[in-house]
Order: sequence, then structure tokens, then C-alpha cells
Amino acid sequence: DRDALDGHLAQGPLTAYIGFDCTADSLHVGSLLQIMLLRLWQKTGNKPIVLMGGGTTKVGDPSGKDESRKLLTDAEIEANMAGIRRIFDRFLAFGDGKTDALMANNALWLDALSYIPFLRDFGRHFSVNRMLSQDSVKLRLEREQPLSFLEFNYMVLQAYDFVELNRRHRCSVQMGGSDQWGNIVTGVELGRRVDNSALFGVTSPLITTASGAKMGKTAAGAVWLNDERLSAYDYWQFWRNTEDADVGRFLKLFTELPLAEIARLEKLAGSDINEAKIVLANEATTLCHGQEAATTAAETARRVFAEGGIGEDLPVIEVSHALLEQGQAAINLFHQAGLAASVGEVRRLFRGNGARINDQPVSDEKRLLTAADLNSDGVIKLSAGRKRHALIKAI
RNA sequence: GGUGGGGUUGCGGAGCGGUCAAACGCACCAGACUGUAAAUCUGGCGACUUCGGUCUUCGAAGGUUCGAAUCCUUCCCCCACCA
Repeated sequence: DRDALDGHLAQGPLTAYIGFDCTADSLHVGSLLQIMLLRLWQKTGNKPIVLMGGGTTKVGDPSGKDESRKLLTDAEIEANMAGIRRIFDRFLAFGDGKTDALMANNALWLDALSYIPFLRDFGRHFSVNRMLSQDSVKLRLEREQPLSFLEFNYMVLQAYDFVELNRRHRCSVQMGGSDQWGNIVTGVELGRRVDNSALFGVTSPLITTASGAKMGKTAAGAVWLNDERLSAYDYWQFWRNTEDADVGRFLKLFTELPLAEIARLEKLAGSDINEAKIVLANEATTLCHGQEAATTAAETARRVFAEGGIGEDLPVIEVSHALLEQGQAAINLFHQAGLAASVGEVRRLFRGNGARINDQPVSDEKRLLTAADLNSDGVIKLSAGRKRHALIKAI
């Protein structure tokens, strides 16, 4: 009900929440849009709540995959929450103030639920007929995919979360991805039935790239938001490598530049669009890792790509002078530098002419690296393809 | 508990005694072309290798066989339907 929500917002600040799993100690760009939504919510004078799925994570999310997922201990969940909290610290201002962000954990109330009372108080408001017609359930059934009772209950628990947050923090808006639509609506209705409260749901479409792929996969896996999992440099590179067709959209969604400026950048055509990509990378990296990290990453990228040189943000592995004097097998060092998952992969890289040492292509698998390969900066530059580089430093 | 169908290399999915490190598709990596883009084409895609090969993988453990992902036994797990 957009008009009613507008009406409420016109009357004063509202509190909104988005739920996040805490199955890992970081989030990736798949969640970035949700994070940006909360940030925007706060910047426009409202209060955001980050709800951690501590309770549901403990049960183990049964969705999708066949493999038995390991159950996380309380300590692991705590650690994961701390990691995720660090990410949000960059995007939101936490505190006790009126519009300060709040982090909640649904384990707080879900753990305490008693089955029978819960069923009597809340279960009676859920219609199985309705639940079966929800997309999340219906699609599974139509495709004849398994759906456990546990999973079936997710909707119920999420709906209940909304009611709890409304009672505890007067939270009246839930945001989320469009796949959460059914769950959110269920929560809205539950709130109306048990508390007669007016709740609202806002969903955002799943962001895909222009080529239709889900956003956020790279060679190294997911594009993580914390720098222990993915360096600021790689994060910058991820944005820099955005497809042409996505640049404008991503600028609007993932940066806070004025729309006029974005409109200007969007108009750039041909190779000029690279300017827009650099701006996108700078802005996005600044939001996630800070101004300094973004600048360093941009400078490294400029040196590496524009000048074919090296930059301080490239991964470095250290080798002692003594070992280097003896000569070290290049294939092993490529492997150690993380440019390939195995020595065999390095060999293939050599065979396919994808490997370079100090920007010189190499194909000799027996190539040794020695002190003589150190360049004027005292390092050896290894490259796998055009984009992935690492440095060997003698110590 | 009963009946039926399954568990194969990241995912999907062939194979059903040797020619199987295992078709094909997707994803991924590299090369060419470019603008650190997309599309396209080419090559690669278990590990190690003295490039001759060697070793480990097809749910788990045993067994049959000269030889097993393929056959047998037991076990574990998943799914559908029935109860």
C-alpha cells in the first residue's frame, strides 16, 4: 500500500528492517542493494534495523542444496555476526539515537518460543492453503523439488520476526529482495491479525548483470564486502570490470552521486565509458572500504593497466634472497602467489601463453626465477592473463 | 513401516564390465579481437610429472573379476507415492 506508507512517512520517521543470514562472517555484493536501502533509509531521517538470523541460522537453512549443511555453534554465529557488524559499521551509523541503526538477533525471541503456545497464538493465523500458493512453495512443488517442513516454517518464523520487531522497536516496515515478497506479506498480515498494527513491505528486484547473470561472482568466488575475504583492490576491480550496459544502473544503485552527474557519466560512449567505470569503482569502494583504500586501489590499477607497471595494492609474496639466488621454479611461485589453484593449472597457463614474468610472456615450464629477474623496483612481477598480477619480493 | 526411483568430476546431466579422468551443457580460466566492456572464435578445465607416465576420484565399506563408476553384499543418505 504505497499511499498509506507515504502517508505514514509524511507524519514522521519510521523504523524499517531487513533480515540477513549469518552463515558466514561476511556478506557479499548480493546483499549490497539491501545494505544501500538501509543506508538510504537512515540518510532520509528514518531508523534502520539490521536483523541477524541468529535463530534461523542455528536451525540450519534447509533451502536449495542437497548437501548436509553444518550446524553452526553459538560461538560461530557470534563471530559471524561480529564480522557482518563490521561491514554495517561502514554503511550505517549505530547507536541509541532516534535515527541510529540497531542490530537485532532473532535468536533472542525465536530460541525462547514454546511450540504449543506459539502454535495457538500464532499458528492459527496461518492458512496452509495460502502458504501452499506462495511462490516460494508453489514453485518447489511444481518442479517436484523437496520441501521439508522445517523450510515450510521459514515463512512463519519470518512473519513472527516482523511482529516481534514491531512490538519491541515499533518497526513497521520490512524491506527485502523480491524473493522475500511472500514472506514479508505474510508478516504484514500476521501483524494486522494479532496486534492490529499497520505494517508495510518494500521489495527490490534481484539485481542481475546485463548478460543476465546473478551479480557478484568472479574467478575467486563471491565478491565479499570485508577486506579479509576480498581485498579492496579486488573489490575495486570488480566494479571497474562492470559491463557497459550496467554502468548507469549500478551508479544509481550503488553510489550516492547526484543524478545529474550520473546522467552525464551514462552518456559516455565507446572507450570513454571507462571513465564512468572508474568513478563507479571509486565510489563503491569508498563506501565499503573507505576513501583511502579506494584511492590506493585506483592508483594501483592506474599504474598496472595504464602504465604496465606495478602498484602497492598487488598481492605480494616474499622469498628470501638466499632462495632466490639458488633459483626458484617459476611455476611454484605462480601457484604460491595465488594466481592458480594448482601447479598443474600454472603449467596450463604457461602452455596457453597466459603467463608473464615482468610482462614478458613465458612458456618454459622449467623457467627458474632468480635474483636476476628482480626489476628496478626490486620485485618480480608475475601475471596470469592481463588482469591478475602478483609481486615477488626478496627479503 | 511398505513400494518405487536415486546418490557420477563446481552445478546440471550422460555413462551401466575394458577404448572412462569419465559424453554434453552451464560456470570458470587463458589466447585472439578490444576499451581492464559485451558479443564472437580458439584452447583448457582432478592432482603430480623427469611430459614417457604415475596417482586419487563416480555416497561408504567389503566382495566377484585379469579388469568395476558399471556386477554382488552390507551400510549411510535423498526423493516420490502409500501407510
